[in-house]
Amino acid sequence: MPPVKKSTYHHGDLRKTMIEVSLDVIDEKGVDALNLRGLALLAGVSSGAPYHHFADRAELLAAIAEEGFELLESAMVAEGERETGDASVRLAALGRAYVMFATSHRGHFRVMFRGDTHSAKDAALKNSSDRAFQLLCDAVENCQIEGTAPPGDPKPLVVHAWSTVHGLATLCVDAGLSRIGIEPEILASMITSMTSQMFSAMARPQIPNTSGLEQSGSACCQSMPKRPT
Amino acid sequence: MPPVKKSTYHHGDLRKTMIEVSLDVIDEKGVDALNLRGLALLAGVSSGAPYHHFADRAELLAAIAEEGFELLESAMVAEGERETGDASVRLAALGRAYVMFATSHRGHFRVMFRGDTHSAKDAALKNSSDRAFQLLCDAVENCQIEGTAPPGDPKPLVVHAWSTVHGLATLCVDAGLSRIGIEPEILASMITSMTSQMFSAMARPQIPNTSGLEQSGSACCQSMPKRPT
DNA sequence: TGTACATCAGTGAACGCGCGTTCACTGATGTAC
DNA sequence: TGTACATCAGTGAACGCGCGTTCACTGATGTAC
Repeated sequence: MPPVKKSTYHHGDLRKTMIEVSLDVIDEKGVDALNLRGLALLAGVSSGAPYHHFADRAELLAAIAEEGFELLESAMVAEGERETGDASVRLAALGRAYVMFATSHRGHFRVMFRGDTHSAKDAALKNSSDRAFQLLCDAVENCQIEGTAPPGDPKPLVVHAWSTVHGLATLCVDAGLSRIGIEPEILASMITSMTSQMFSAMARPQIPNTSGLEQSGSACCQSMPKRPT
Repeated sequence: MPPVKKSTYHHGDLRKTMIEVSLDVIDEKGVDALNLRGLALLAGVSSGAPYHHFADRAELLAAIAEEGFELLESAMVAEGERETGDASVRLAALGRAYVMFATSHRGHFRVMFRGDTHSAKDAALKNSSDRAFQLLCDAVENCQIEGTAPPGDPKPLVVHAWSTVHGLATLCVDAGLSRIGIEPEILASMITSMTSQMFSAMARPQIPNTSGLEQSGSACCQSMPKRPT
């Protein structure tokens, strides 16, 4: 085996490198600045090379999003498993993982929640996002079973939980927080305490009594994707 | 005065029309689909005409964002003034206005919170967004004065409030909610109840005791823009 | 162990479209006199 | 009230770059024999 040679004809793992380089560019200049020619140049290959790995630009974006959802799922699973207590504590851990993921994977997060990333055709991307989302649904329903979340249609609760962490994550990623002088150093402790507070507030039983949604009577998370058994 | 003539040489108010047409395109195809040539065609003028009103594409986007922040401010002021009770009730009204604005002005909202819209040069845009943001800061501080929000650094409270409504607004606008079967018809009542619950939960005095932020001791909203007096 | 061959993953030149932007020119409108 | 002129806001042709994408070709690698 020869020593690591920088300039071999074959790249090694161009697919992986393209994604890495893309994330760098997104971090620095945003998703709009992504272009395959420029990325190929950064990856050290010619402009045609990426087409052996991605059919087109959209497929690269979809691959980044898919990887992101898989990383998010892993992070949520790992953080949830660290909490062995109440289901509500576990739910807060998922929320914490969500926000922490967004801040530590800004490039992924931006692509994942970009409207035009998700084409109806891409089943793999849909599956990966469904799995991550299902973790949240399950955690909310477990809170209901455990009695730490109000019974009934879990949809409003899921929306509440998701929008809470998604808003914080979005503001963190888009630097919306810098304008009010939030230092990155204090962000971590802030995320932890805020997600816990938000979710514990959500779990208070008085919520459904004022939600105005009981009368909808729809089935429990009927449209939620289910994990394969 | 001749009857309204469809094809006069002078358009009338091309600037306004360009913005309107842009919002239609954003609604249908997203911000990425905006291009000045196509917009000019839709507005019924030649491709060079818009340049008498906007120096370039970025200036058009900035104009849309600025108009959006002005509309948002108006909506928040109007909704806040309808509530004459507690400061905390007024804060919830602002949150409701924020989410309702996002759902009824999707195009504006998308441009307003797009990372690349805000260039440091555009003072008018910065002013309009600062004013809207200041409404939220003032409302939070009024809750503190009134005693319905915990004392101390208001920053975490402002972040909490903002991220809550921003997350819900983002999910509404990006159709993230459709995947869990939230019907548009029930969204309105949901927004009202959720923002109220979220903000009343936020205002509970136990929050700062667990926020892990007291020790930061930073000045109250020191970086927040102040309204001109 | 060497040779032939298939296959994979590169190169780099080229094509061509879309679109931002410019520019000389022109029709409409307002105003001074 | 008409005329001259300035100015504003259009036209539409053209320029040119950026970039997605293609394609014939080629170097590297793996495998059968």
